[in-house]
Amino acid sequence: MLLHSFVKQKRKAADLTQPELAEKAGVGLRFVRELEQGKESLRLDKVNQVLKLFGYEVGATPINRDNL
Amino acid sequence: MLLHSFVKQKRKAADLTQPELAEKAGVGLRFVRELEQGKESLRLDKVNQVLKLFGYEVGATPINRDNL
DNA sequence: CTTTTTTATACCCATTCGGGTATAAATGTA
DNA sequence: TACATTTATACCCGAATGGGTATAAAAAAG
Repeated sequence: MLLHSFVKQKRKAADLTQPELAEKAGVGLRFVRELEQGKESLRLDKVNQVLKLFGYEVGATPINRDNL
Repeated sequence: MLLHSFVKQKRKAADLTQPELAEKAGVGLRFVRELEQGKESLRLDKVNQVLKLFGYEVGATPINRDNL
């Protein structure tokens, strides 16, 4: 599961809008947008702030993971 | 496994020095240092450049992962 | 179709990353 | 101890993130 798809999916599952997620995570709205759009050059700590809301964090995962 | 520990472990397992890893990954030496020291505010794309060398990439992992 | 809600793009700008280099500290070895 | 290798810290600076806001586009609801 790609990171940006993961976030978008979790956000929808929690029935949150992007502004709501941004506020809960303590990041800017623009950041949430760029994250869900798959921007690569984001800061790790900001990504973690978002993932933490869903009980996740950034980690190393094997590359050829099958998309599920 | 924390990200910075993971990188350091993989690098040692590959018998590489920090300068060697930096060159292979196409990032600066300072970046490798800060990564292995657990600096939080690093850029995702740079981290991926390093992880890719070991067949890994950044992804979302459950938080309470037991350290192995 | 109209209205509302949600998402996406553009601008300005302070903050900070990341590279390079130099230097110091630490680790390992003879 | 002395020497070599590896790792860590400090400085300067260009480049890019991220926040905020405003606006436009898209999607959903009526």
